[in-house]
Amino acid sequence: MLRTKRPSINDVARLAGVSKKTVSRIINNEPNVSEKMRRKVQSAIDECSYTPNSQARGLSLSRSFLVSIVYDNPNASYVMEAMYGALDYCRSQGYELIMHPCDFSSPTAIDDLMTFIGQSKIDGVILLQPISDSAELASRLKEAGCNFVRLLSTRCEDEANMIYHNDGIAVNQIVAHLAERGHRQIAHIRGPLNSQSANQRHAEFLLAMEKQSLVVAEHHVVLGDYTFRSGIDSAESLLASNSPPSAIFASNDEMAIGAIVAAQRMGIKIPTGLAVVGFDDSPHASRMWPALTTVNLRVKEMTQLAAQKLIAQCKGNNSAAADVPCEVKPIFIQRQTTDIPSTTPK
Amino acid sequence: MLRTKRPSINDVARLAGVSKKTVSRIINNEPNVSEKMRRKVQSAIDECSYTPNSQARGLSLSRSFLVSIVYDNPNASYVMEAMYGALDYCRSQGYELIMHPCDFSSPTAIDDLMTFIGQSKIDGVILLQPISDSAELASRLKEAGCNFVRLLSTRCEDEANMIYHNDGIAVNQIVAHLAERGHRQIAHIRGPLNSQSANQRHAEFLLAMEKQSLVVAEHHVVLGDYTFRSGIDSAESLLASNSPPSAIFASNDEMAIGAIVAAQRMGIKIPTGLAVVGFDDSPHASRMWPALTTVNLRVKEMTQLAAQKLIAQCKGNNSAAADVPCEVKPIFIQRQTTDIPSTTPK
DNA sequence: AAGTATAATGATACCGGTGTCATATGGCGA
DNA sequence: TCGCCATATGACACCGGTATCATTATACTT
Repeated sequence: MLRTKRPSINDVARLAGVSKKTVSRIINNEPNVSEKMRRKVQSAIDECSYTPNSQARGLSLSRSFLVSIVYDNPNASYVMEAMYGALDYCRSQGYELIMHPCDFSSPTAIDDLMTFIGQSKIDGVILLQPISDSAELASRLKEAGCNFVRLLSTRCEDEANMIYHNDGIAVNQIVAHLAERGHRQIAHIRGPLNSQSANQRHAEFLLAMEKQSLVVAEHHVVLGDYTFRSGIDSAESLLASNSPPSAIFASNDEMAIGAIVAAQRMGIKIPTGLAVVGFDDSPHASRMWPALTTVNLRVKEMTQLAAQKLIAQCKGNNSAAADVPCEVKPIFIQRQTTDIPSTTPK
Repeated sequence: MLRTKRPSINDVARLAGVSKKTVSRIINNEPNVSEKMRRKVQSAIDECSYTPNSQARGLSLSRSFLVSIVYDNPNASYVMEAMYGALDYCRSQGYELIMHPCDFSSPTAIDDLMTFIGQSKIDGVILLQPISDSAELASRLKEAGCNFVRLLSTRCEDEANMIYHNDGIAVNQIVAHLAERGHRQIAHIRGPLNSQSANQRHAEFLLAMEKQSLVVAEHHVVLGDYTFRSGIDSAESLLASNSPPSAIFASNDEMAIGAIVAAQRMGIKIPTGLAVVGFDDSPHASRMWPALTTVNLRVKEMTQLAAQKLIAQCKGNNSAAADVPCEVKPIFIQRQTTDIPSTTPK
């Protein structure tokens, strides 16, 4: 949109004294171009500092070089991290990224999305959790021939269309860490029943407890909904019981922080009176006191890989898409809510 | 990118039995079209559910219907809120939004940005704080003929190119609020010296204190750098002095939260031993205990207006751009760090 | 009713790329 | 040296819109 017109392929062709098709060949690295010609055209390109117009190219190829991240997630830091990962790779490939928040609880959500995809000229979409869990959405996209990649919390067979974080490893570390510190009564605030990640973490929690030969009291698993408020409520009910836990593993940081606030208001000291572990490594986690022990999901790495898969798909290279790794291993991050503070927070 | 080809303007023209130019007239609401014709073409459009291809339109008009938010700010919730505001308006006008984070501390930052703007086909940019403060960037953009809108913390003369939040009002409310509660020794943790917003808030703080006939002890103004860490350090030095303040006003929430953590680690109770006020209303603010009294800058409203100004500029309507309001009044939000808690946090 | 101004529509070129196919050039074997 | 084939280059149409200008239809004068 700059005032001075950018040079077009025609200007380059005129400058080099060749046809525009030849210039096109060179900028696209097509075969069957002589070395002499390549040098001549390249110097003309350099001389007028030409860059191809991606709208024109897109019009011709019926592509847009635009991909989108589609999500319904209130967690700003998660979304931003996802954005940065995708942006990294997209920019390196000449693609631009468009963020598309949506309200997936709306009954017309999927139709609206399909309309968005159809009308804008998006080349593909990356689906963030939790909407990436929707099998219906995935099948609608597939049916419409839309390129997409899902971020999942559990493996699925479709390697070209998904990236997943292996929560099992992290949950095991959490439980082992707590058991090591002598905790026997470990409670779990789980996420909503319709959330795959919540179900996954819950199941892994039970397995990990068993592995440590620890018993999970029935009233020590409570249902939250991933909100701060539900963390408060859940912790209040856990701590008010006559056999309160000595440690709480919450399925995300929001609820963990709620649990800590609830405990603090009840006069319980963290971590001596209660240990708490979250999941997500949100920015709060390191900024509170005591700082929250949690798990970093490496969202940025995931969306980098997702973008790589997606753009491979866009280029029609499905086997390359499937070859991009699909698993990302989360990192357990130990801070003060599970241990006596030794250092000042970051 | 859907598998089935979308109808083009030619399809509509054929269907309606008219020329494509006539269809173009109707979709752009041009004058001098008969009502009969309008109905005929409209029904053809509806029949095949045609939507114009914005790449083709863009190619023809040398526009892209893409605007960008350019920023260098680590605060995820601020950036997301800014994004949502701009997105709201952009979508309603058929524009898409591209986020462009950058490293403004790099010596080539401005050149890189100009390259980005020149090569991608962005129609205009919204500059977020703090890079929006850069006069050099603004003049480079103006010089290049690039449409832009700046988010500022103080008014500037160029009404078509800026939106600002009136921090003075908010700072006054903060000081009045603290004075009302009996605080005389009010300290200020200010932001970095090169930040306009920090300077602005500092100046307003001094004025507001004067208005309340309160004296600001020299050692009660300390320099932070808007980070959590600097909030801790600043509060530690304030609280260790032999005339510590009874209240601290920090120039942003990050530092306020740092101050609270420092106080809590020193065994000082909030708000009875120390009142703290932040600035930004970050998501942390309502999720901590006690919850932080702060100021909401209404970033979303600001970027909505910014997008409106920007798109008016893109359409060549500069007077309309100047007519969009430029001032947004922040909202003071009272929570528990300045007062005895009466309600549970949200 | 003819003449003219004005409104409504259409034909064609163009935006800046890419695909297809024709043509020019060069190397090699017979 | 000629003919053949492979490689290198170019001419032209096309993608889906808009701008310009010509043309046709309608309305208004007198």
